[in-house]
Amino acid sequence: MRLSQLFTKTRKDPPADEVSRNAQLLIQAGFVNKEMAGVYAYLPLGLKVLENIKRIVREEMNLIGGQELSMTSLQPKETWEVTGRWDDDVVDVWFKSKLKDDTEVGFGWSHEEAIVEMIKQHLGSYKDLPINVYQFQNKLRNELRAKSGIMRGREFLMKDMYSCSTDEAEHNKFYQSAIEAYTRVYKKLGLGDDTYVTFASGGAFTKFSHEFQTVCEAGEDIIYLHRGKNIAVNEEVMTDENLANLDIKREDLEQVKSVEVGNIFDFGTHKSEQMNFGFTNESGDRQLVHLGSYGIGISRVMGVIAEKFSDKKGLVWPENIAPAQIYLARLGDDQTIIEAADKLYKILQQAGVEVLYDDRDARPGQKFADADLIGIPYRVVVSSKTISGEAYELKKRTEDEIEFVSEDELIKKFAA
RNA sequence: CGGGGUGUGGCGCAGUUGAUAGCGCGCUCGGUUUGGGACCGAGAGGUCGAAGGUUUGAGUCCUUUCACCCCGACCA
Repeated sequence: MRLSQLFTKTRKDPPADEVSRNAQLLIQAGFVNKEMAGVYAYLPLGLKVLENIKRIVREEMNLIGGQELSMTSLQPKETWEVTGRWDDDVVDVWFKSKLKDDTEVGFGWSHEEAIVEMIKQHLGSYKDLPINVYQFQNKLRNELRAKSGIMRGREFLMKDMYSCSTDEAEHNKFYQSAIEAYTRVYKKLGLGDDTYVTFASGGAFTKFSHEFQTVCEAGEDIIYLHRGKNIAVNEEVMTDENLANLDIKREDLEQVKSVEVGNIFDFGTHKSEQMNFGFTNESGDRQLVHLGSYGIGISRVMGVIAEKFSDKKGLVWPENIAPAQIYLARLGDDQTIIEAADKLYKILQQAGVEVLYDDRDARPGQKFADADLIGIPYRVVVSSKTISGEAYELKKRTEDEIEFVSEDELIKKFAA
């Protein structure tokens, strides 16, 4: 991408109406645009990051047998009345509207009921199970108060997966594989060291659910870490009884603020019973489906990463999800420099390297400042110096030292 | 939803006891520049969130309303 053609611009100052670091930086660098409180549009750079996060999640979900699909935002009232969750007193985040003929519809804040209704149409026999499906979907939630930039909005992108198993044993096996897949996801996202499998409230169905909590000062949750066991306990279930069951001593725990970046649930057969979601088993009898639910807040993860990986100069994207690998800065506008930079840009592109090419007629200081603000992992400079020295300048976003590398070395380092 | 705060060119802000709406950044044009957000000159751009009211006269006073931010509550 040539920066001269990118329609978004960076700003010198963060917006005055944002306090959260993630929103300030993402708006300042041109990744997102605020449409209204808690509602953000993703611009070209931001969308790249979002897609990179999705790619990592998708790979892992496919690996454990997930099938991707896409449900709808518009949902019928009847589906939710079955479980009592159409009621605003039960679910207080509904956005609701009406069709022209006064039929009531809701906007999906979750897709649990909808998925069950859909799978019912395709499930008859135990031979059809297990079924594991997932999607990336915008969730719409009428939150009383939006806050923390893209970390808690009224419209946000979520990966939600649902597992349908014949029995508890089959469910547990998948549930365990999901925990492992999630662990790999957060590791690939660069959050591995700070993300803990956390015991949290299981609601009405099971003793615990498992949350994935990332240590982060901007978070809204309080968890207690057990670094030795690499697990954590959510404040909401910190009882002596629970600690005893988990074989954890209170004095070994460390209290931290964190953000819930994922949550997995065992529904048992509770919801299946409510919704009459069953199949015919080997004996020819009707049996209820054992359900599980597995979420990852994709856009929230992006906010957490912006929040955690940044410095005074701007964003610092992990290589796996950065909108580009190289920020190619052309210093000067002599014909020879332009030609050399254009050529390198083309060569890198052909080698499959994602490059953000700063071909603008701007001063060096501005280009360096933007490179830092946008947070591309590596910066390559083409200037009169590099031409006479016959080597390009390479600098890592996280380091101050500059190294000089040849074209071949660049390609070797960055080509996939 | 309770409490507090803020709305003035694209962005960040100033605007006194009510009297022709300003500054910085950004933008356009010309020139000089070019290794950490350049400089000089000339320009463009605003029904002051909205509606109503008081007044000879309202960005400024009054009423209503909307939006945004913060704290709290809420977050199966």
